[in-house]
Amino acid sequence: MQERQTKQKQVIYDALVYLDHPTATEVYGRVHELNPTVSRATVFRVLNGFATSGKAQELRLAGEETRYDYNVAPHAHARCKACKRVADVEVNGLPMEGLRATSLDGFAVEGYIIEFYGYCKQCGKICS
Amino acid sequence: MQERQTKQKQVIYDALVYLDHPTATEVYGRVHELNPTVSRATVFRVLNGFATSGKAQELRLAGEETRYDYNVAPHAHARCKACKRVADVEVNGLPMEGLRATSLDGFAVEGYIIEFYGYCKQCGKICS
DNA sequence: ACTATAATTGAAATTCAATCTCAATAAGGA
DNA sequence: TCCTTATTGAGATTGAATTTCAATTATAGT
Repeated sequence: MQERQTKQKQVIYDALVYLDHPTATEVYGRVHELNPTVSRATVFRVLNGFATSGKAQELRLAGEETRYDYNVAPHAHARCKACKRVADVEVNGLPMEGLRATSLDGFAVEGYIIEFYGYCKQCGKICS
Repeated sequence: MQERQTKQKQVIYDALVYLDHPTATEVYGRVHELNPTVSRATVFRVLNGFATSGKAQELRLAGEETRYDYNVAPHAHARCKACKRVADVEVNGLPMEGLRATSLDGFAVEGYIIEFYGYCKQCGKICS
């Protein structure tokens, strides 16, 4: 038998879409609010499954807990070092081809990650 | 008083340079071999300090334990999904400026990370 | 060299994300 | 409805990373 549709998966996916680049714990928080019987292990398992099957993207960004993004289209992220929030970054003309050409020597590239870090509008004002 | 030079820091830095993009645990392994009194906590603390002060670069790449790179010059990394090894990638003409221009809207960019993932020469042969 | 100060360390405890175990549950094909 | 087996819940477990705190030790000042 193949993958099954479950109420848990639906609730977790909804939470993933509702929240903004949430961590598994944040997803658990919301899911548990709406459906207290769903366990932490299930949230981790299901999010992992989404990442594997391509229904979501796993963001293991520097200095932070793993976050998940329901948007699986190729795009970059910007991470605020202060508030830890992650924002999508549209990148016109991703430099894939140019980069691929340079000294990857036998390495079979499957994908790549571009992550900006710095301070977002709000936090930049506060810090300076 | 300011930062102090210690034997531990020297040994840890040497190990970092000697090893290839090691994890803190790998650094601890080598350090402990040469100097059994150095504790695990110190290795984590010192590597963290290096990252903060700019003497090393922290690589928290997807799906793996944090690795450290003594090379702090801007460069990309390629991570093999099979053997987990990390290789430096020289990128000619990093597309920083082009990317910076696109919809970062108020975000103060401090730096960015480019990570390729896929299979290295050796593992590619084995997997296929 | 000697002393005072405080940065640093070692050892062990602790935190916490993430995974694992396993019996109970329930999806969905027959 | 019945069966098979994917999935789940609860709690235990793992393991990287951090914290605590007393002991140590680098270094500036004398």
